[in-house]
Amino acid sequence: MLKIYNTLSGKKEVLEPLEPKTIRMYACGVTVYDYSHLGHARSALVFDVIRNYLRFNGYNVTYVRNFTDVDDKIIKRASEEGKTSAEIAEKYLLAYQEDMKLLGVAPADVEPKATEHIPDIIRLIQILIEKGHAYRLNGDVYYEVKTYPGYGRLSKRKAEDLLAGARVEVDERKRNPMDFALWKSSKPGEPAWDSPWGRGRPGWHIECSAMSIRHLGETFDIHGGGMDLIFPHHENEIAQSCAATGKEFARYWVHNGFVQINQEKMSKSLGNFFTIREIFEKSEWLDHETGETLRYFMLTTHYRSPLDFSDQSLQEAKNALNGFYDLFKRLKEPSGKKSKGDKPLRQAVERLADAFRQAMDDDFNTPVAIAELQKFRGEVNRLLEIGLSHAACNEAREIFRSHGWVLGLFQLDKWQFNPVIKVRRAEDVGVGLNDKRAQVVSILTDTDIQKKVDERNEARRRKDFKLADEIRNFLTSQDVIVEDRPDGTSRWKR
RNA sequence: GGCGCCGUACCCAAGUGGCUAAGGGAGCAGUCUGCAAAACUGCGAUGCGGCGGUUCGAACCCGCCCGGCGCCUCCA
Repeated sequence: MLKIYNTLSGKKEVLEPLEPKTIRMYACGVTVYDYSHLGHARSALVFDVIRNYLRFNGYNVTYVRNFTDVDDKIIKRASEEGKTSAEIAEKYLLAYQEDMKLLGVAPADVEPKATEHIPDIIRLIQILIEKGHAYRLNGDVYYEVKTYPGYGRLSKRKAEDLLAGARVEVDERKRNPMDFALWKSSKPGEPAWDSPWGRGRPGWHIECSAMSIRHLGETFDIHGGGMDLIFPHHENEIAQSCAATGKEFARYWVHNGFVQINQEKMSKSLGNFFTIREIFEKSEWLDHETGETLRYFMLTTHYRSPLDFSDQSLQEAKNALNGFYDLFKRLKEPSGKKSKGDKPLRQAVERLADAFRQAMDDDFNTPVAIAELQKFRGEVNRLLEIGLSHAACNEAREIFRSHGWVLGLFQLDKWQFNPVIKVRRAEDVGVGLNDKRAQVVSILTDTDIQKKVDERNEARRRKDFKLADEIRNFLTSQDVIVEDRPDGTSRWKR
């Protein structure tokens, strides 16, 4: 029984989809006016994992994540850079998609853009005007908050409180300071579309209502985003959508916590933010390993809690992950004839599967899910000492892969263990030659290394430990770690 | 001013009324090893910011206090 925390009720609720075995979910994406930072990464990751887990449970999921590609910030950026709004939006939209790829976040099923839904938006505004929830003010259209009694339901605010705290410069022409723009008339040079109220562009909130209704229907299951969107964005979406359709809008509201630096919210004004690409550029690891490490790090904190980012915590995540990939390496090695561990493994697998599901069923408790995978790692390592058949080894690896899939972990075949990448031959490690970190500092190939390792083991057989140590030291200097097995053979990794 | 969140070992982090307070990282000791690495084993909070209260029983509920943070304005 999957329970999910609903901001609307402030409680964990059993997820009961509108249609059996079907989930329609919408997550607020980004406004494409700059490179995305870790906060965006976290949000994308949270909903990626939710989507995966729902699919893991056999739900047929339709996931929509939008792009806000018309907005004041984009216009500002465009004028600063001497480009058009469309060019700015296009540039950062592509950058976002690249970043998501690095993080291993799969695209949503539908990734609509605001600018492609102008007719939907206009239609929705028209309905709101007809129903008396919106009013025109010259070329602008405003939503009249007081016409919607449920306003404040999501953010648990009262209209009076909002008024008291209003620090914004209030547009005197509005009937009420809380009223927000549905349609903004445009100044020359700004992106604009024809509408019954003159040329202009949509306000921020209305686009999400229009796009979610278009792609998921008037009522759908899950709607999410960062905590900061609760007010006013999602509150406004509810007001618009419910007023327009007369129906319930999203049924479960899911909000992820912030990424912080030194206990403080990561934000541009504080200047303490990291862009996703910055993290990857600075990283000493290969991209796909940095991506997995970032995911592991982020998922070891519950999605609703604040998450403090630091280089140290990222390194800790990498170390933790190394343990898994060390095991995966062992699981691939030829096992003897022993299979004493096979039977206990089956029990361990069942335990893991149950515990994993239980953790994820409890409001997507990924930290516990990962802890369970860690326990399972220990068990498999222990059983490996007793002896596991080849088939059992494969099964164990498969269990890691299938459960890890939900979290986007354990999908890689190879793992780079060394803290500093000194790529000898780019093709050896699977890095593109144009990767700026692929500096060729040595030309040791896999076969070169294997030859050295064989040579060393030959020396060990002769008890020539001096030579053996020399060879190992040489390999260590090339960032190759050699580990001897009990049978006189060795495994190596770099 | 209004609404809300957090404070668990050296670090990260689950647990939110009742078995020995998960798990990881780091550290130390041991087994194994020619040595190492990996793996395994053991050690590590008599206590969960502080003080009261409720209860047979609280890290978990209530109150107050201390410390930190977020939203109320664009923000994942």
